[in-house]
Amino acid sequence: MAETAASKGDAATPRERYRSQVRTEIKERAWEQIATAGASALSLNAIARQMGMSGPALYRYFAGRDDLITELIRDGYRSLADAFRAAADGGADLAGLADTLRHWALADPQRYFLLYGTPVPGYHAPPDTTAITGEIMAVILDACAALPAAAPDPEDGPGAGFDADLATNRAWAGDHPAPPRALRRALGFWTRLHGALSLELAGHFTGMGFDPALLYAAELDSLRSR
Amino acid sequence: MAETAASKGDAATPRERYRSQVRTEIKERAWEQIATAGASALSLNAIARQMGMSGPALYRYFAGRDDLITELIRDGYRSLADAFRAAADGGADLAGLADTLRHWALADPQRYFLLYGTPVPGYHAPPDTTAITGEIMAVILDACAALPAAAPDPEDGPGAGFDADLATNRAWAGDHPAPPRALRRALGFWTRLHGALSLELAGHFTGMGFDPALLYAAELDSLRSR
DNA sequence: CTCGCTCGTTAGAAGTTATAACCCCTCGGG
DNA sequence: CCCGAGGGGTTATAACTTCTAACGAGCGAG
Repeated sequence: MAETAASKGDAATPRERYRSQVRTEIKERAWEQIATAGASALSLNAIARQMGMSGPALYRYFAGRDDLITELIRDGYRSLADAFRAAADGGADLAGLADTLRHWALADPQRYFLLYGTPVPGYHAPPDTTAITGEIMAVILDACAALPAAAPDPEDGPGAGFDADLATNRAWAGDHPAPPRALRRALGFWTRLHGALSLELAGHFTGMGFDPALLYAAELDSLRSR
Repeated sequence: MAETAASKGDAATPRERYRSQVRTEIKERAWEQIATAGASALSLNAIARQMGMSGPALYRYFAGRDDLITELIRDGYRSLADAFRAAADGGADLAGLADTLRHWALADPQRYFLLYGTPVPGYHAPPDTTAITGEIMAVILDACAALPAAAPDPEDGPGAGFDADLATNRAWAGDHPAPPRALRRALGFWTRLHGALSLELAGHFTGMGFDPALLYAAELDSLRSR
């Protein structure tokens, strides 16, 4: 029964080649639909119609709507991880990573929200996506460790307490040798930029007048000192 | 034809009393459904079934699904604004506001995401919700203005550039007399806490080990200095 | 007391996801 | 070269959804 194979990259048999080709076309249509109408409006029927085939044919390629979305989420993380890695390989520092993140998000806001937006209560990410997020976090941690050390903050402030927590709970950083302070900066990179970016993408700043890019830059700069 | 009235609070005629009573019960069921299955799974039919009446009867009370959701969003903002105002009236400072925000969000994560989560591409908030968000922002601005002034940051840094932008584009703050630095802190309060909170609520921290409350506290503390 | 309006009903159209059954044709092993 | 197994696509169907239309019954205002 031929190896289950499946790596879409190289296809041994012509059947598998055709199969993976159709799969990627389905996903392309899905991305178009998500970009214009959001993930909640993604319709398998509409995709099939666009591809000139009718309804249930798609179930040969994806187990269902959820399965397709899961695949799209995986591809989304993969895309972001690749962008980060390419930037890092190009010599980007933390500011460069912030830039690539913003451009990556602005290029397709709904893709960003598919990864970091409202969660579906029932949904649980498949274990292999956490591997990709770990890859992303590793790049951020590298950039944070390369930054000059920040001024120490008060001995008994909330920052110190959080550092102590991070000193013991650092499994999420893999075996990265960054000090707790760098771990905290990496988390700050994530949460602060996500805060500014997601509110901008969601349109909560429209009509307020100020430049979201400046706010983003200021938030990024805030990581330098703390 | 009796005044259009409608203020659900006091009902003149028994008909209007009954009507607003049914409306609020519909919204209660809707909130339950949203809390358990998310806003995208909200079903008018299911609500009608739960209330013992069949399908299209709900269209007497709401123009459609979107209209109901819009109403829920309005109520959500109203709820948050009331919580903030109550905290401020109780003498809460910026840290107190952060606490009420976190508890309000943790009490019903899907309600938080309904307001600040993934936006629906077509949807535009009705103008009266911006009035409520302005009310919320006013409370935050008051707390920010009451805080001791932070240390000045570098003359030509991103912070200074953003302050200059805020000095001219401050219409969103209404006629609040806060200096640009306080405006920036208010935006930081919003974006940084939203960043930490939304990622926590979305479950992106689960399995990472550290305590999200400590991260939240550290982010709040970061506003003191910058 | 009566007429009108509101409320709730059922029926139906146009969507959706998803399963089942069927058919054709390609592809690969003999 | 041939032929059968299975992959790919089809239609039919079920069970949903939102939402419109037409109809009946009862409450309440005048």
